[in-house]
Amino acid sequence: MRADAKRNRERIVSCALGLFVERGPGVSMEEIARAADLGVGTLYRHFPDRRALVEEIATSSLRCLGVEIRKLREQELPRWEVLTRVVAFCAGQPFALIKAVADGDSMPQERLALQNEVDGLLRELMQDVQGEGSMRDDISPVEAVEILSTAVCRPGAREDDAVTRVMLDGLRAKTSGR
Amino acid sequence: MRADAKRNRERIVSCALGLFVERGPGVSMEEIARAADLGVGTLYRHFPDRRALVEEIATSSLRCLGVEIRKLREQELPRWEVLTRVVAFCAGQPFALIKAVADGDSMPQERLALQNEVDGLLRELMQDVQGEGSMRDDISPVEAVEILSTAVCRPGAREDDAVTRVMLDGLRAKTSGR
Amino acid sequence: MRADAKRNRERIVSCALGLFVERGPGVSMEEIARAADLGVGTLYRHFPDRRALVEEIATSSLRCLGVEIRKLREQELPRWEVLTRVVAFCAGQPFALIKAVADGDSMPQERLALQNEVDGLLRELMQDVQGEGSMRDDISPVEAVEILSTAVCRPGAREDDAVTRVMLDGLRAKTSGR
Amino acid sequence: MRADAKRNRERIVSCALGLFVERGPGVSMEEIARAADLGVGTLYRHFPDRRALVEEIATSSLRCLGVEIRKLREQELPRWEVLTRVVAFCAGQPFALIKAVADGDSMPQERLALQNEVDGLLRELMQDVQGEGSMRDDISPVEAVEILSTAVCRPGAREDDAVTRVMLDGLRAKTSGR
DNA sequence: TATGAATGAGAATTCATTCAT
DNA sequence: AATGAATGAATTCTCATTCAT
Repeated sequence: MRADAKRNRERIVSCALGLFVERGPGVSMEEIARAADLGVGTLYRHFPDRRALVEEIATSSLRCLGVEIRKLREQELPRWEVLTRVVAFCAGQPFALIKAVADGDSMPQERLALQNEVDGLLRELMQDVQGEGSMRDDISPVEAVEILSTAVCRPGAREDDAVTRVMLDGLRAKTSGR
Repeated sequence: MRADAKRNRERIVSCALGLFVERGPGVSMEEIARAADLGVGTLYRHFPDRRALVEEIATSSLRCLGVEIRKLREQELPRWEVLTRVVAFCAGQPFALIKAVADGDSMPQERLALQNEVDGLLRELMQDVQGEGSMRDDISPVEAVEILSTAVCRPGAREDDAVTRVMLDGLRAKTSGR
Repeated sequence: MRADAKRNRERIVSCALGLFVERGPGVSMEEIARAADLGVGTLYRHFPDRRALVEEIATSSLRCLGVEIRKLREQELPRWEVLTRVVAFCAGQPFALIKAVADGDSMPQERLALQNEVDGLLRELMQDVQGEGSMRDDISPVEAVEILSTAVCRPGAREDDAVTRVMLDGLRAKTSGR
Repeated sequence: MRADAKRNRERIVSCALGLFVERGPGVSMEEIARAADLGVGTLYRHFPDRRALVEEIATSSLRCLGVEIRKLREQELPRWEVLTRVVAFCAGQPFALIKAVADGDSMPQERLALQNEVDGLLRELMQDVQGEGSMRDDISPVEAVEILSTAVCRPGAREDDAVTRVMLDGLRAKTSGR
């Protein structure tokens, strides 16, 4: 029964995310439940209210991103390459949507913590990239994070689209060539 | 009373825009009316429904942008400079919000036309910039438009913030130096 | 200026009646004003509220009917013939609509008086018809009035349509032949 | 809970019909819900909008009438007697109201079909009655239907009131006596 | 525990009526 | 006196959330 419940919970989260991506943040709880092939009641058993569901989606995305960054930075690669792969990972995630859905709510504790953690990881990475000399240094790590999140938080962002490429090029140290 | 009515209409539009900027697209008609210090009825006299109000905001923004682009391109300036100023103008406008608010509605005729017109103006400008040799040429004008709209359609976009600067740098022809 | 005002008032009444006939009792005051080519304000100058306008329409119709009945009964005709002509007159008036529009409001003094007066006239006529022997006498004058008003208060009532004819036949004294 | 829901649905329909009969077609959804001792939401769960509720009332009435006609015509009775009983049945139903409430809406498919079916049944019955020689034959079956529906679609119609009796008498073949 | 029916506060919209010009 | 802009109460409808089964 525990397994069942867990599977239900996961189905809810993934269906909700899917619907949000497809149809925007206005999807109703009823629709989410239907998509997960469950009654609303079950949905509410797993998530006390809409905000909790949205929160789960947002935090689990952040968690994944954190894991990914940690994994990539362990590898023996130029830091610029690591950065590139982080960007590629992000471009494949619907962060734009997640942001839109979760916005307006003043961030709750857990998400704030995660957010800070991921921001920290990214800032460190940026510092390392600058340390390596492959990123221009008239941009602070914090700004660099903002830039990349702009590139990556667009509806149909892809790692190899013009926007992402130009952003990365703009960040690249002049001496590195293009 | 014609003057009064016009003033009211303008107050509605600017209050609505303000509220949308401050609190997102979910603001209720009642709140907009209250902010404009008018009854809901008056709001509905000026705009038959919510969509019409949103439409007015979106199209009038597009119209202003069109006017601005035309004005700037008449001037005797390097095209890159013109581009820079267009970006500066856009960064001061809440296009992000306008996009968010007006999205989802299948664009009505007038807005579509305006959109196309402005897109055309921007594409032409991009071509001229490339013709002048100041923008890299492995990016199509259409992509360049997308890039700049990404830079500029962010909540607190400013012409001189890091995101905008990096985007422009990324677009700049290698030979132009940074 | 008196002439003008009178003309306006009449135009309002006739336009209102026209719209009610065409589109039912739900027509708005604004529409009525527009149809009469006047502002709502003017409409309200003539009629303090919607009910007053409706009342005017209803009472003026009743008044006309009263006049018509009095006129017809003066003539040297068999009473059955008079009855027939009254029915013909009514069938040409939108009494069905007038009833529908004015319903729900507990009848105000003036209309009540008129209603009673017309009812009285009709009852007298019925008695005369029965006195003449041309109408069956197992029906009371009051019932006869109800019957004829049923025949005549239908959306597209005409004096020579099947419903009206059958009603009259049903009222006719057996001995009169059909 | 299926049973409960069904009971609620029925309560809604009957309360709505009751209110429409009592107070006319203007009754609000809120009032209907209150009368059924339910929240508006429940009302809307059962009927997606006002029109759907009205439609249910209208079609279910038509359906009952259809069933009744079929039942009566199976019986070994003079056709005139069948007609009389159909009229009696109708006089007990608030068809006048149903008509008023459902009018204006361009009839949807289902109701149109039912309407045609019932009209067909009535026309056949009229033909049979004429075949039997008990109804005058200078009136077409279609007209006869209109006549009876006039008799029966009045606010307080009763099978034995003067209007109904006179209508039937008017329809009766001369030779049948009264 | 899962279900989906019920709830009701809140959003959009309409329209009779008032009022400034 | 005429106009039509402004008002806001009332109405329809939606959807997050609760609760009986």
